[in-house]
Amino acid sequence: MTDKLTLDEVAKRAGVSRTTASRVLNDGPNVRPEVRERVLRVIAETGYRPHPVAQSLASQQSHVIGLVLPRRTEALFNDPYFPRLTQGIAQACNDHDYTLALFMMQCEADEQKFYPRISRKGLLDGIVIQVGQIGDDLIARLLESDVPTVVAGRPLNQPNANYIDVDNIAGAHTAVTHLLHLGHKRIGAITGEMRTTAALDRYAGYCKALQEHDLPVDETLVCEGYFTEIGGYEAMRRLLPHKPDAIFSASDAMSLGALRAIHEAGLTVPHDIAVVSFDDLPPATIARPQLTTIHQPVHAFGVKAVEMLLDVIKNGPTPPRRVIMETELVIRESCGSTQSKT
Amino acid sequence: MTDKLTLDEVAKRAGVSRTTASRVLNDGPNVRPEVRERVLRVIAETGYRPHPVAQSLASQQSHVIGLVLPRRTEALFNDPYFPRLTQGIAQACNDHDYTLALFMMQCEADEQKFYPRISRKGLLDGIVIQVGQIGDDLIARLLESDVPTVVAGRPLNQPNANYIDVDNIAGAHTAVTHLLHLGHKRIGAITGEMRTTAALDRYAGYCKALQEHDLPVDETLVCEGYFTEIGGYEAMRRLLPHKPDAIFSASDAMSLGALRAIHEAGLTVPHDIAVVSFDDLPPATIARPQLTTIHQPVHAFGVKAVEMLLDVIKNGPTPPRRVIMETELVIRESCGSTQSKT
DNA sequence: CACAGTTTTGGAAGCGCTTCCAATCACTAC
DNA sequence: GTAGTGATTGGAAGCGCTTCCAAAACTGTG
Repeated sequence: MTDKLTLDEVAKRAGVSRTTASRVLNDGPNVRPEVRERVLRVIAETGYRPHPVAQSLASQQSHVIGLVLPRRTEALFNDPYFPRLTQGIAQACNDHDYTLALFMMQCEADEQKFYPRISRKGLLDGIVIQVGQIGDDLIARLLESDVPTVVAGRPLNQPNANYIDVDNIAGAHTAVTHLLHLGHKRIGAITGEMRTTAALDRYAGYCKALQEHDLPVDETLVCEGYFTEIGGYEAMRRLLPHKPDAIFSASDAMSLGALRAIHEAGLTVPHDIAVVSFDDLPPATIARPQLTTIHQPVHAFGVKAVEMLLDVIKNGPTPPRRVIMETELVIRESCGSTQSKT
Repeated sequence: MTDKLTLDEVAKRAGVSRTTASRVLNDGPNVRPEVRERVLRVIAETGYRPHPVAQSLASQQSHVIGLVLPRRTEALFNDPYFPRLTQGIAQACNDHDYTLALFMMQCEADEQKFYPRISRKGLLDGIVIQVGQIGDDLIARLLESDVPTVVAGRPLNQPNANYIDVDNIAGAHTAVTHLLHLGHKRIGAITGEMRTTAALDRYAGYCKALQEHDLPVDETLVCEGYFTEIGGYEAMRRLLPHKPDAIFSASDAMSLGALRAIHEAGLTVPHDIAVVSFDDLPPATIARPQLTTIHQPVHAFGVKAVEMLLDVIKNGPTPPRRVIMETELVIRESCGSTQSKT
């Protein structure tokens, strides 16, 4: 017991070679049942546990994957989205016996510092990286390295990237179509930062729905927010003078702000202005009125991202994987309808 | 270039031994400047980066620390507190060139699975663990293992634990004293789960302030919530019939719910009921009226936790470290006073 | 009972690095 | 010119595991 407890020691006590002990440890074949039994007993008795780092070095895989959140995303950690996503990813890691390493870049310096560490094969078996703003080249650089990578969210101009995303266009389209079916004509949009593909895609879905109903996209009814409560509030204040009769807001957090601005203006939702949102995270049910919103399966999204990554790790990067997850309209109170019209 | 790029290879190209190359890599002493220069050039030219796992194995330290969030805490990931804390911890890790591994337990099974992995020296150089509910024995077990550990939050009955906490008692005391100075007599409390030391301590501060003003603690004015918006809402609904003229709510998220319940009852804040909160996270400024609240330095808390841990790693566990961080009353609108009375 | 074929086993070579220690070297002081 | 000093260097032994490969021990067959 006083000796360092290594596999050698276990093997010695069980009267076998280290090789055999290793086989038992890894459920390898070609070990006589009674021998396996004996080794197992020694392991149990001594409480031996293998040294994970030694295993990593010898087997050339660490069983660790990294979650990389580019800078600026971190500001969004206020949004319940990232915590939820992280939870899904963590869960999947547990379930598959992987350890999760978290890389939150807070500034450019972090990025410089991280890149060597994560792109070097060894520490990480693979990476899930959240898309950041358009123009970030971290993803591109990562894809050049030989570390298996899955992008969460649609990256721009990365034909070979493995990525997973929700169907933002379809989701926004459904949301706005719902408003149109309810008879709204002057539908405004609070878009979220246009430097993200999520905002762009949701905006595209908004435009598509309007066009299908032969309505023009009125630029004065479109306002960019910052995916936060304040962002939604400020955007809504700028939109109010243009008298929209409905609003499509690209995130629940922004919707909260929008509601606040609307109430401050003495108007009520959904009577004066209907609101349809995107996310279906806790703010949606906390808001008064509760938000009709596009549900996106954030937790499942995280789980799936990890599973994709493990697939890439196991079976190589070709062909590139694409997964688009469906969203769903959840009818609550902020549109005045309690029945889906689609 | 086609060869695997190891330190051996670098050494060979620079015409030195691997030992010397290693010295250069680690800024070791006793290398002639010109030799160092030469090795450095080869490293730059080849883009060599050391294999972190090999370094860990040889040096017996991984430069990885773990953040452990016990189960049930994960439910609180909706609260902005944990994301913020995580951010602080991540930041500090970056700054000190440590990698952060995240262990979020979602169920008991996770706990069983994690324990062997994290308590085994090797993967982790140390652990920051968030206190969970009273009765969780994970912390106790972890403290028995020889992995350096710092507890975030006050653990119960762990005399030797290194821990860091905010001064919850003093904070709550300040909050309630503020209400008392404003002339309130029937001050209610929404406490948060009493199975956490944070809730217990804040409640203790509440009681202490009342007692100092010779007021009894009226049990009908105290209600346990769940540290969420809904929790605060429900607690407030139960409190309203007892006609409090002020409320001390143990978290901003709960305060949001309390405000909602108060407004639904047709009362206004601060006119009919004053509210003082705890946390000073984003909900505090989003709320209408904005919350007068006890600011706790969450980010700095995370940073400090990591720094304590690094200290323990470096200098050993004795003597046990204790850090209590100060809180601060932030006066906003929900108490009717725009001036501090303390 | 010998032989080919299959399991089971252990020796030994790594994985890529750190670090102890002894050897070498360049000086200074005598 | 030589012993003594400290700075520099490299050989070699690990760190604790996996895995290749050859040897040993079985199995069944003719």
